[in-house]
Amino acid sequence: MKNGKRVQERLREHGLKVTPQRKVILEVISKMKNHPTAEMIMQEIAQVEPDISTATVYKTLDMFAEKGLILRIKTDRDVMRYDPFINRHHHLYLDESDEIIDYEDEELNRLLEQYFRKKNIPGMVIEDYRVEIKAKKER
Amino acid sequence: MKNGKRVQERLREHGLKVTPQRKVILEVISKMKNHPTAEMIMQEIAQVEPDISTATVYKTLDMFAEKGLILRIKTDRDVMRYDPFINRHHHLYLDESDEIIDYEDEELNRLLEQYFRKKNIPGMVIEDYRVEIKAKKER
DNA sequence: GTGGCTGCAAAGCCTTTGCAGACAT
DNA sequence: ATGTCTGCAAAGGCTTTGCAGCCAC
Repeated sequence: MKNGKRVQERLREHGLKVTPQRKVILEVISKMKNHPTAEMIMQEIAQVEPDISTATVYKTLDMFAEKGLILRIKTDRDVMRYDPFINRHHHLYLDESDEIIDYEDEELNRLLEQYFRKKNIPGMVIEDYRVEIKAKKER
Repeated sequence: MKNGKRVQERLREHGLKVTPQRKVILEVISKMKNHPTAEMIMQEIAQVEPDISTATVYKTLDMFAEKGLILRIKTDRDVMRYDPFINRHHHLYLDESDEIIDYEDEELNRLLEQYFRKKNIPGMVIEDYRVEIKAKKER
């Protein structure tokens, strides 16, 4: 029950009521890679607990994103995607395959952190930033 | 007819047939700021040439984006947005107001250019990159 | 001439909504 | 006890599609 517990705590820490549905949803997406769509998430859920409704999944994902448990990912074509990995990281968008790959690099993070610390954008408070990298596979 | 001519050339340069609809659409979006939605674009178009159909606008915007005349902008909530400004620049996303503001800074561009020139991502060819900055207005 | 473009209307699809009943705290 | 969450089904809204006729080249 290690996971179950962790999930429960994470919900509570983020000020969310703990319900069976939320536990399942958070547990499932936490294991998913590749920035799943709502549909992919629902498929996974169906294998654990088939009776969670579409509406609930959508509402819950929204709620999670709002509370910072997951990230909504920007796409320019696709349906919505979600990202259970909330550390600072960047995204490689592969147009050919619709993949979105996490890109982590300490050097890049440092570079940007330094840049944004000393740079001020007048009238703005910067809350977060992320590099979106358009790339294709080498062949 | 200065604009008309420029628009025509831009279409041709990008390998597109020149049609009256495309001329109007490109001319209109080239003047728009604030990363308009398809709807906003259609409203503007309606004032110049009311008989262009929705389908044509969507198809044309897609085509333009594919050929690199404009950018499709990633959003995580919103409808699709388009950006007629295709130089290297970054985006400030203001969640509170749904605004997306262009952010240009030579220093940031240099920093990233340097970084990506020396950094290799195995198996990947980097085609483009852009920083998405989440911010809010200072008050 | 002909391949590509346009317009119309309809379809498609993902996501949201409204509401009544159930549940967590 | 009560404010919140869930599930259902239906609606909503943006975008795409199919197709016939038209146009740019």
